[in-house]
Amino acid sequence: MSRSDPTNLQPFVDRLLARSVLTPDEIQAILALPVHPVEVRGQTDFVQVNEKTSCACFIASGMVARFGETRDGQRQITAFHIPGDMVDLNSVVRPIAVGGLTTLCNTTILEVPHTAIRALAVRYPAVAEAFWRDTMLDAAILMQWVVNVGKQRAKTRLAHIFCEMAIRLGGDRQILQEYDFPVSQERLAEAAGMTGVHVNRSLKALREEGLVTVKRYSVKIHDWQRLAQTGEFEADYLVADTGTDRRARLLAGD
Amino acid sequence: MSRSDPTNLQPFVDRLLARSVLTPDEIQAILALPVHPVEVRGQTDFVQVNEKTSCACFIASGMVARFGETRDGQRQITAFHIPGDMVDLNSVVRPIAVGGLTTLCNTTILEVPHTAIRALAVRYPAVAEAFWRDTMLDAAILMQWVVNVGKQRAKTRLAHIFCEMAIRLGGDRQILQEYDFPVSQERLAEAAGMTGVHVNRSLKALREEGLVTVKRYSVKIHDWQRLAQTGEFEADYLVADTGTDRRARLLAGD
DNA sequence: CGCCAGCTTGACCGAGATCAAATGGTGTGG
DNA sequence: CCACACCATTTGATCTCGGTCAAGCTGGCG
Repeated sequence: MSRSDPTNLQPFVDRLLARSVLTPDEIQAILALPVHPVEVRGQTDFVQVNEKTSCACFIASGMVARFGETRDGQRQITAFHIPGDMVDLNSVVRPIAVGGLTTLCNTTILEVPHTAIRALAVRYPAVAEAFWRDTMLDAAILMQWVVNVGKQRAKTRLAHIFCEMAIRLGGDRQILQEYDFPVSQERLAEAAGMTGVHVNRSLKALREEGLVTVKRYSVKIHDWQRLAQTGEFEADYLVADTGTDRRARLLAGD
Repeated sequence: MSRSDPTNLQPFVDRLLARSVLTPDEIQAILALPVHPVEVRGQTDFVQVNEKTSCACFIASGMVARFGETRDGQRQITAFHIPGDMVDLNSVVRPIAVGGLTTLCNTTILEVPHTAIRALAVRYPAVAEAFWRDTMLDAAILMQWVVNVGKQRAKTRLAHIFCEMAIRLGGDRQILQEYDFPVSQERLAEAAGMTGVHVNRSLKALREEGLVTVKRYSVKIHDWQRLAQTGEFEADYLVADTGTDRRARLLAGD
């Protein structure tokens, strides 16, 4: 069936439907978007900073990080992207990439040409609206990321990231107590705005406090309550408008 | 004339036209949006964190900061908004405010109801597109902010902020060597993710190096080259697509 | 078996935080 | 026009979290 076809955009539609209302016509049109599957090995930069892109990247499987760079080449990861995410959807209206993209593990990407997405957005304003809303959730996550990196201490920053991923990987609904997370400590450091060494020490502390165990390829949460407490994690910004009654559609006719 | 009327949205149109192509009809429709002028005194929170909003806020004059909060009430400023900005345009598709809004000085705001903006976006897809593009520029600035706060040291963070504001206040075109900036050192600290005391010392260093002089209500840049160097400031993310030839319109008919 | 990347640990350092006090500017009331 | 209050700025002294440097350790893989 279509849902298990790895080159199918059904998961993207599911993602959109969690927050927007779309008609069967519109859904069909999205599923009919031309896609070009690409396999990318782990640790590969596939979009450079300031590169002009010509397609959006849907993540069918694997995991991707968006990052910025300082002059001396240090990286700051600004977002993790998981299967179901349409990365660079923003590039449809603003083709200059904000930051680069790199794979955290072997990843299957479905490239979708801007031209096709644009044609779709023109024909179906409600789809354009759903796209806009989707990019706004990314922006909300990003704002929280600034607060996390700017004002929290090491353990809090890390705990926050593990909480955020537990929610997002759980489909915004269930909280995954255990999940795959192919991120090295060095990468975690780039995300949290600290050094690898200190990530290591902080993870050790979190482990010894019985909150969470992090290995190279997995996260196991032992005490969600206290982890969320430590990470000052409020899920509101991620889930506040995902309820069915809260889904929105500006256009008349529902 | 309309341009000098403080309750007119012409500056908003100008802002949009710098990046998007709009027809005279569409421009007229934007200018016809109902606005409700509000005077807000400085240092006033006028949107709370997680508040559900029902209108967007155009800044006619003054200055506004968006912020997030930690549990103990510390604030992290995630964006400065200047005259001409339509703050919370994102709230049209996602009414839960991402962070609160506070005034940095006496500010004149024109409230525009979501309902009116929605009606406009439905009727004119190209306007919706321009709105989306505008919010994406905010997101790009935000991403840069994460890099700045996460990976740079004190002087660099501050220098970056002064460079960014010099460009933005200069209308993305000229670089203002001197501008009003009604931001206390304490607020600057909240933006840069550091303490007021250290902001003070860092400003002193920047001043003694002959880069920039910052007072309570103004910034005076003495050496743009070296300030940009110190701030690791690349204006690309702000101006890359403002050139006339780069303005975009997805819809056919240009 | 031996290599190499990533993880772990230790010792030391330093940027920036914290605490505390003095200074300076500005608006208000006498 | 001065006195005072209030705030932001400035400066000093001290502390600490996290950075830096360096050395093992571990485990997957050719």
